Amino acid sequence: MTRYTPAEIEARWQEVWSRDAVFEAVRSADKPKYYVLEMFPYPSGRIHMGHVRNYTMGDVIARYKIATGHSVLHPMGWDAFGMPAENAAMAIGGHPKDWTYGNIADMRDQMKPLGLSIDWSREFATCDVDYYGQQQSLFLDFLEAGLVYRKNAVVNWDPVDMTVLANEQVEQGRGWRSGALVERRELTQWFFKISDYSEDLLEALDRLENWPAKVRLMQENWIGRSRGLQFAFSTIDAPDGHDRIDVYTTRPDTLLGASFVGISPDHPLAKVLERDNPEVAAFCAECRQIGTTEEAIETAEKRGLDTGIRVRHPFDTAHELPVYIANFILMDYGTGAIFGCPAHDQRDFEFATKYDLPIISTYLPSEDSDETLSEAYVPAKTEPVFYNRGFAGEAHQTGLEAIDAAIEFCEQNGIGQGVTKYRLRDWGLSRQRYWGCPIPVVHCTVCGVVPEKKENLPIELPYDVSFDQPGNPLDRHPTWRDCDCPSCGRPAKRETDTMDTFVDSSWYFARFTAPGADTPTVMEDAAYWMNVDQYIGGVEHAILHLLYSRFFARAMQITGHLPQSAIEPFDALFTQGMVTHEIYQTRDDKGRPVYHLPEDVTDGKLADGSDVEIIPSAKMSKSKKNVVDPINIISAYGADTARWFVLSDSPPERDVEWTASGAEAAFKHLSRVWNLCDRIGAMDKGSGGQGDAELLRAMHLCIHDVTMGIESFGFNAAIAKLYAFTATLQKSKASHAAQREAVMTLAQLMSPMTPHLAEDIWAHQGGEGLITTAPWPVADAAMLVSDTVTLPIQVNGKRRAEITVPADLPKEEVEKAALADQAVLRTLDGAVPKKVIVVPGRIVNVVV
RNA sequence: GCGGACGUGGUGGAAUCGGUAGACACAAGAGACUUAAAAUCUCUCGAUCGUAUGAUCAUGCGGGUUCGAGUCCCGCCGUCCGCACCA
Repeated sequence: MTRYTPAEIEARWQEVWSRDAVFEAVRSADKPKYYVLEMFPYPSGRIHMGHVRNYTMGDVIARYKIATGHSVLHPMGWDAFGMPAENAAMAIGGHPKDWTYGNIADMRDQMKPLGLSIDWSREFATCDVDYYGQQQSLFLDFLEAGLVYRKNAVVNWDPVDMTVLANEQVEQGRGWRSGALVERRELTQWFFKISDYSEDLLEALDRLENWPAKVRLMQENWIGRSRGLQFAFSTIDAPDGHDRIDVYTTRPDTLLGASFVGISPDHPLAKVLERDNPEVAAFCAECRQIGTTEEAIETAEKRGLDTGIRVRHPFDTAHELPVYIANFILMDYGTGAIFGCPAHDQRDFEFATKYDLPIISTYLPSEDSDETLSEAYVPAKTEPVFYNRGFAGEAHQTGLEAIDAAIEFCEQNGIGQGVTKYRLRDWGLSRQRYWGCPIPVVHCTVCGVVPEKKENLPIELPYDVSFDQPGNPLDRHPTWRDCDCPSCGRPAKRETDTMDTFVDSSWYFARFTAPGADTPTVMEDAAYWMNVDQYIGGVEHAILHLLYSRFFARAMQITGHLPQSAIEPFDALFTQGMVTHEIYQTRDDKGRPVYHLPEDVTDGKLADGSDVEIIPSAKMSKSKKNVVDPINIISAYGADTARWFVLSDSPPERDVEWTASGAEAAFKHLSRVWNLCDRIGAMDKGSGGQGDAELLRAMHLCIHDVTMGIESFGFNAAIAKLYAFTATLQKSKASHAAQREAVMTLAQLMSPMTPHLAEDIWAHQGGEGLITTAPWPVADAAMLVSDTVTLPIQVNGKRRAEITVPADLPKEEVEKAALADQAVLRTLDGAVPKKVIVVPGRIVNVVV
């Protein structure tokens, strides 16, 4: 008897797959194609269990699709630009490029032993000159198509990373990466016109049926469509050029409840007033300063300053309202100005109470309700209310009806227009960093901003840069900026800003379809391989990456780089859960927590015998030391064990807890399967013969269940079925032929999860060719039905007995058999059944 | 505050359509083999009562629909996630 030796088996089969190029994606005329993609990693230098789980899931799908006769594209690359490389250069010296490529080499070496079905011939990194050169070409096409533009904008400035952040990259007033409080600065920046596609990006979400509802909803909220009325108040005593204030409201039905107008501290009118009124200037400065701090958001104290300016109510010009500058009004939403309706908005209510402004109801719960309010009355828009100061529609109507009526009324009377607004802003892509894709434009003192000529691409990053001072090294480079103006030929300067790294990841999936091409994509290849049939990654990319990619696919279609059919690039999306682990903690003599690696803890004790405190499982993180290095697991148990375990215990969308005992058990099981194969191989060919039919029936049932499990991302359930079938086979006394068929099928069903072991079993049993390319077994429907069925019998919904009857026994006969059962008779105790429900093949319920 | 998801044994979790709740695994316990250990194998394992056949209770709590509810509906409670001064 031999032993299961994964190290030897795995190396051997990986060598064979590589030699035979079985995972090379080839366009095929007579096979359906399948493109499976896991979100590509950032080359931090080490793979972690989260990567193992993510890529194993993709691998299961890819291998299953190969076996079911698809031409599969399953590529891998590196999201390689970005700040960690620069930070490393600043912290430990060295060069971001060397650091990044070194990490890529390390991670590739760590990843290959997993035995993933990746077409490594298509591998690229986004920091490859070839890739970012094509990205520059795309940028120029976008520019020509009017999809990119430059504007002066107030931007989010991250003072730690010394760069601009997109709104999407600011979380609670802090930079998404550095965590530093974001400041406001005015800079000239490049923007993608994503907001032009707000409606399209929103409306198309409905058709992404194979995306998680949660992700679609998050994108919907992010795009943030609202329908409202835009109109203007005419002003009294306002500075020149401000004879009106434009306002946007989603509740035009409350217009008669207006008691003030509020403008943002960044509103053009506020800026004019600021110039010659120190009081206004001080107030605005204060608002800006605290505008983004966390305390300001949490305490949310409503503050305002009366400008002295008055406006006329559009319905009654004799009715004048004061204009306040208010700290809670955002310049970048709507028009930066609102009308305050304290009766129906809690924020306005607090403001009005503080500054002693009137609170005027426009609707009440019912006709006889009291009009005095202790807080704003804000019912659901779908709830019918009584309009005591309505001006359009019925007296009793819902908010929604009243809003529609109010917009129509205002449009007919020339007061304003119904408009649809979106929360989604244009995507600012300029970054003041070195390690990114240079923006291919030139600044000429004569011609202004000029796009670089395509024949001058790629604009390559210079290698000789230093990171000894903050800011962008490209700005300080002695010669790199110098160039000739592409338009007039005079000496000019290159743009030194680089692109946001989200640009790099917004089209890599398209590049994989033709990775070596001298254009960004090749239409023929893109048309064949796109869309990604199954995309797999973390839910943390639910908004930014996926929204940007959807925009890019549209922009690439417009500029002729993708077919119309690929404007939604990801047909199906799966968001997988994390890998977690318990945290082991002790305290030092000052009471501070000290964490310990799992391998240093045995039975809740350290090597010196001291107890550790066990903190419940959480995402693996280096700082908490609750990490398990995949490399250690692979060397201890092999890749198949790691793969089997990360798939086995929890549903893929949920977190899975890594436990040493679970990994151990997975290894034991795989050893058992291997021994089983060994035993069957050594069987006397003529021996056995009991229960062949039962074994084969169980096998077909297992084929059915595992196939269903893989198709529906129920990998954990599929694995449970494989455990059960293995136990059945182990106990079987069937003939050698039946057992051989069973173990070969078992190997095939396991092959997407544990490909090396499966391949080895296949070879041992004399299977033809590779198991990887062998056709997936098909469950024989005739084998799934048994001659007899065991039916539970309920009396009044409670299970009392079981009968075994022929599967095709007519209902009446089943009923008769059920009522004749001893246990049923005992329970009935002479009572006469009122009704007997027979669900064929399922259950019998006797009602008394 | 708004929006969403989830809640099943000691633990992770199963349970196409509403049809035997707890598959499979971990942990725990018992046993076989062994001088012993490891490895391997076998058995028990939701709770209560009972020697047992079995009975009663049980899928967060309370109601409802149904012959039948973990699954559908209503109302609570709890946990997690996303968004948030959005006019």
